[in-house]
Amino acid sequence: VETIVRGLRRKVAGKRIDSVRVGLKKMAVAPPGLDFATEVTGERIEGVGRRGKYAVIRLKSGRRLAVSLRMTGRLVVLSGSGPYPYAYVELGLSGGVRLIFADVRQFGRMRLVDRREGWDADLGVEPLSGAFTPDRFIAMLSGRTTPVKAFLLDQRRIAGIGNIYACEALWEAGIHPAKPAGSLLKPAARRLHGALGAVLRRAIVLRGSSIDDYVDADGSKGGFQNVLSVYGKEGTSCSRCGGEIVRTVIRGRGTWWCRKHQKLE
DNA sequence: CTGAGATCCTGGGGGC
DNA sequence: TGCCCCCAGGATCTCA
Repeated sequence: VETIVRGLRRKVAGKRIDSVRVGLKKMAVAPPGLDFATEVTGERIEGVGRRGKYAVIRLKSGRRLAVSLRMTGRLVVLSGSGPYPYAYVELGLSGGVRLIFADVRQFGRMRLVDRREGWDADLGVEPLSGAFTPDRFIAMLSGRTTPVKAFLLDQRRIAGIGNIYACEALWEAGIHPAKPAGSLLKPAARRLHGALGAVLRRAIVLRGSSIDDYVDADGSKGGFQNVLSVYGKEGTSCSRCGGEIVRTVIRGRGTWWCRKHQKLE
């Protein structure tokens, strides 16, 4: 999302939204009683930011478009007029470009948020912000019985860690994904904190992970999928210790880890 | 409040 | 080769 937002910012900031086409109603959500297309038409885009896994398009009126891409959503800027697969929301912008919101699985959402609406109140701390200190992380883990991996994916605690990055960070820190969050000793918690920052930063440098459908605002794929250590790698041997990479399911999510150096204890 | 599980979708992969 | 089944996964909902 960070990579997408950086590309979008460059391409759509300052542009006016001349037209709106909603091809699938549920993908474009407006406040109760309001029509998405009517409200958004004529707006001007001030800038583009990110909160957790949401791309946030700031509008001149003070409202925002909070976009959740889930797994297969795309935000792409095109200059031509041809069709784009699974384009369910299209914003026609000044200068003849189109901002397209496409999603084959229809899980993504583009939500118009009112000026004063606290839409992100349920989102936790940004893992790359200064507020996410090792001590704060340790305090957050305290008393939690949930598997540490499930904790990392809980957007109400930390906002922005997805399945790939949770698996990779746990591998990096040498921590078993099923270990109860509150049972991590301080050194392990510090290692995990450091690994989360390192993995996320590295992924951003490499412009994201194109496992399935992901592309940035230019339609380019990321590069992090080429440097994965565990995600999707069951049956291979660990690049650090030679142990076997296995796949289990934690809270309904595929989870990859090294049997040898990520022990439950 | 916490945690667990179902749900939404479709393309693609595996099995036969 | 072709067909069917099942699975991936983030956020949100319900339920315990």
